[in-house]
Amino acid sequence: MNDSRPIRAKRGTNHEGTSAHNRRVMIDALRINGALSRADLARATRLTKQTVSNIIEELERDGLVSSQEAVRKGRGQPSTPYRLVPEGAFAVGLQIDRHVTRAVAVDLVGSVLVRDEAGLSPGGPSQGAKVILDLVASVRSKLAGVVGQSEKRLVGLGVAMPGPFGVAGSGDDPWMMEAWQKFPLVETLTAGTGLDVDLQNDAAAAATAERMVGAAHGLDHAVCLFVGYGIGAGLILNGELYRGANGNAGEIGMALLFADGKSTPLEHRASLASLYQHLSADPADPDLHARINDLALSGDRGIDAWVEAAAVDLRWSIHLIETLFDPQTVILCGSAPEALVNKLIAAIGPLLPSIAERRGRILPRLQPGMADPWSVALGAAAGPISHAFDPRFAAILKDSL
Amino acid sequence: MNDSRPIRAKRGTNHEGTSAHNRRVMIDALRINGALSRADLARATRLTKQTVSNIIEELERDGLVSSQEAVRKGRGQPSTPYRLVPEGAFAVGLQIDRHVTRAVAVDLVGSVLVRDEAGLSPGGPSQGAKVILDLVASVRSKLAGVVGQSEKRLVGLGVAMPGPFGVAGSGDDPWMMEAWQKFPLVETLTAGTGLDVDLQNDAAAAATAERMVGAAHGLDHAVCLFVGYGIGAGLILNGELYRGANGNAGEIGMALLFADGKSTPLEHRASLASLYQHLSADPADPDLHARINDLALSGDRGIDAWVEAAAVDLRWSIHLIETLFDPQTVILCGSAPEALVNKLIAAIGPLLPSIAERRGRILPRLQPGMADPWSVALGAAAGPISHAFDPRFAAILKDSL
DNA sequence: CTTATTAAGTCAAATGTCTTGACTTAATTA
DNA sequence: TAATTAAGTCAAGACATTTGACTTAATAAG
Repeated sequence: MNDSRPIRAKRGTNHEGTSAHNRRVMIDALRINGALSRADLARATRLTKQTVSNIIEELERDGLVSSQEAVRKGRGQPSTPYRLVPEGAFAVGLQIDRHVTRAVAVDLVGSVLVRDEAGLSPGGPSQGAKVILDLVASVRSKLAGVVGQSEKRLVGLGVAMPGPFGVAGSGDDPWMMEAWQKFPLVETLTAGTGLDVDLQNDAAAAATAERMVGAAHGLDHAVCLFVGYGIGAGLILNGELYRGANGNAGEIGMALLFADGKSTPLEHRASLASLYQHLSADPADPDLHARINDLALSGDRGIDAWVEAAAVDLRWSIHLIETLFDPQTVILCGSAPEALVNKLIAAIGPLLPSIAERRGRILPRLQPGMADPWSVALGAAAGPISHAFDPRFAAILKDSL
Repeated sequence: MNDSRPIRAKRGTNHEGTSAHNRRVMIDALRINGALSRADLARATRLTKQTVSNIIEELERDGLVSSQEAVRKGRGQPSTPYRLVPEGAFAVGLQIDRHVTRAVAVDLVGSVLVRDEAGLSPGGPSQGAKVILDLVASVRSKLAGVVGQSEKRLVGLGVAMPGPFGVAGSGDDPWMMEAWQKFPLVETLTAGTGLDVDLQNDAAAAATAERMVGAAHGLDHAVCLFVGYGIGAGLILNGELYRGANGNAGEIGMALLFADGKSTPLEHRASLASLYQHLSADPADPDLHARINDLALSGDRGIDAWVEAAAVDLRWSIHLIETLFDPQTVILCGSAPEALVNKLIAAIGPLLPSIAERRGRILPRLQPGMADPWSVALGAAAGPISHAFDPRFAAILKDSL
């Protein structure tokens, strides 16, 4: 009956795929350009005026776009610009970190409407899952308080946590949150919330956030170097987040550096974890963030020494990212205190020579991105929004989620 | 009239895009699985039997697929498998190297039908262009001799040459083929041949070849580490060659390594160029390839020393590729003599620990790929074939070339 | 002030591609 | 010999985009 080997093939598409894509293209165009008339959209997407009119009408019925006042610009009938309706969709984002978990609710344009956090006691995932589910429930009810009907327009739950995922662990590496790696988190959250759950590592989440509302807005090729408790790269390639074969692409923190005859992962040299170790600080201390900001501002010797050393590794990381990914720009972001990020950026320059030194370059090679403890949770929430509304190859194909 | 800033948007799609994609999906499925019945194709692509029938009929009319003898496999009407017709399409591939240029003609399934080469005297691009155009013309006429009607089915001219492209040059770096970088090669070849011209760097071409007929066949996430006169990585991400924002993604040869207090590009340490320098050999010597193969086989001390040193850098390169791209597998390929490649692979193992060490891994982390002086030209030719027949996001969209 | 021109947007019919459901064909199994 | 299973076809239907003519509403020109 069944032939020996399974048949491997890509999926076909049909009318639904076509119109789904065209709807996404409209939303994307409005997101990038702000507000556009039907005629503008038709020209930009190469679709006909009539098609655009049909789709816009449908999007308006669905509450995703709305018209603005007509504008007169020269001869001809005035055009009616359309814009995205922020309340058209919502998503909840969740950052699971070592000691805390943060949740936000965002709208279609990426504005944060609700934020809340909870401590993660060392009870491990099974206890932690309860805390997390309560936190999500709390954010959902607060969101409902801010905007009615939000539940109907909730497109999913995005989760960000440190990677890598599914790797044969070294057994006792405290940097890897081993217990969480083995826990069936996505299944638990799906069952516990009834929402579609989208998991990414925190660097990817940071990149997703930068693409929706930050420095990567409208860019199709950008890499976010994320410096948090760990370090990683979030990859925007061809206009989509690139995850790799197993969701671990960009885990640059695992890259081994050779110096002084031994090899060390980048993560042990240039990350907040390494800074905490350098300062003998307790990562669980809730005031640590503020204190490090103050220390950075006051020119603390310990901080400066770490910054100098980390800058060398970051400079090289950026060089490597430019060399391998050839992005339009590299964005330095993180959950580090702002003053520290500023010091880092100052210390990183000048950049190493690379293929990024092109004639006619427009964007800077390195740009600062968000450095806010909440940016990862925001990026987590941006995941489901992007999944639901951004133009993606997979979204055209049949049977794609 | 014109609004201030141009509107940026992705393109929409329509019926033509749909059917173009579905045709490509069929061809792709046949390429990967060998031969499939209409019912198999319908199941694999999630399209209906009827749609598949219509498309197969059309592909058969176009001479791209043909039916095989019906096979009985259990109850029910016997199925009629369809396969790709090799003579359904052809492409010419061109490798432009420092001292020679090679051209091949391949068919739809990637078989090389004609090969020819010519020396590139140091006269520079303007003289070289004439040699190249003559070579292409020669290959085309030989192809016409082998198969009639080939010109009608010629989908394009693929060109591979060392990158990077468009980078603000260091002025006098002999490794960069500076003069060729400035020459309007694509325009000249388009005008001189009347064909669509597709340019990629040689590592990308090697990856394209591996994907069509080599170790990356059917894989959606694979990286080819190409060791030739230079060194580079060809990236297959999400089933397509990834080129980066400027066509320079994967140029790992430009990566700077720090050791002994100074920085050196990887290309100066692990490439045939570095080997030639190590051996004080003349790269222009036509017998060099064979001689190095012999030296490698005979256990030459100089070769072995270079292999040991290069293996360290290659081991690290593979580690870095695994860490940043998270591919299903890494393929080591090149235009190096086979005996040398074998030595290198032996010397590279064991690999460094990385996120590629997963539970339930199926493919090996490192696989040997093609190591044939003609593989780059083959990959160059595979470019237009892939462009014309592989499922690609861009091919669905309107006005896409 | 009137008319021509330009551009946005709508209407209704046509087109193209996939889908649906019934049907035919041809094998194996009971 | 009849029932079952599966491949493949036929004809009608569904759906989204396209086409071309038309309406609306502004500015520019005479």
